[in-house]
Amino acid sequence: MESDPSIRQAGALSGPCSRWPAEHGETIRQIIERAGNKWAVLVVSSLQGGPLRYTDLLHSIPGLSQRMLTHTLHQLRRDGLITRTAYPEVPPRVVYALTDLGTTLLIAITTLIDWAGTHHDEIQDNRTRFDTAEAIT
Amino acid sequence: MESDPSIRQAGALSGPCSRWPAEHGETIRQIIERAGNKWAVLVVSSLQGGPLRYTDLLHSIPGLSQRMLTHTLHQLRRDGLITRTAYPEVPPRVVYALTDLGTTLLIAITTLIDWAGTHHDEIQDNRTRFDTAEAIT
DNA sequence: CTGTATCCACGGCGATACTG
DNA sequence: CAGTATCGCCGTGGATACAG
Repeated sequence: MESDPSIRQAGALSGPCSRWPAEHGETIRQIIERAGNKWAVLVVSSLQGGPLRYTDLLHSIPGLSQRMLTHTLHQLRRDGLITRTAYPEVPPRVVYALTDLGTTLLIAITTLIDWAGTHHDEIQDNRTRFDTAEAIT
Repeated sequence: MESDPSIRQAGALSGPCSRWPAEHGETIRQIIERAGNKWAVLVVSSLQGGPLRYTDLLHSIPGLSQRMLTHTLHQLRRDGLITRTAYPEVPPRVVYALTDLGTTLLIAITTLIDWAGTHHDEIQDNRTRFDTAEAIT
């Protein structure tokens, strides 16, 4: 089993950052991190087109391991972003789908993806220039 | 469409996810991860109010170590999200500020933060319920 | 098919000490 | 003040094997 990242170093971030809504700083940070999690984002966006089965998800996301899929699904389910429906059949069939909440998150994430797409070239260019300038130094 | 070539590469994640604009998958993933990086988000949002010096940043973000601040500033600067201005004085004075690009990212990120703020309670509730149900099982 | 458990390598990150 | 360098812990996540 893997320890939940929410149990990280209690001492450090006890005080919420003053820039965000302070009351919920802790949870909000966790949510932001979830949204920044590669696998979580990929799973959610894979479910955009409709419900999918475990194996379908596994194969629709290149590089995703069973371990991480299971872990990610667990997290997302815990947050109420997706639902799990198991049919008592043989062989077993389990279907995952976005909840309404999950859908709204997807929309928010899409904003970011759009931003990334829009500024992709600019950033790529910045990096190249930065690295070049650094190499001279 | 069945894609089942030998997917055994580790870490690399060579194949972009089909759900996003494929051409830029690599970079976009990195950008998303940057946006999900705790320190990067905090630094950027700390600069929202205007330029700040190294030490100011260090003190305005609880839990942030010198190492991580330096590292994060380096990253953000490389992407062209912030600028660094050093004044040749004694003692040295260095000021960091958001670029226009950085400002647009902040706006995109703010969307996410707002989402997090809006659904904070709902998620908290979901988690509690999920953990409770699990404990019974 | 749908997971769960174990092993382990790699990297993130905090702590600390030192330089210009 | 504004970094850089080094060390060490431990979380992350891939590979693999096993179970329901």
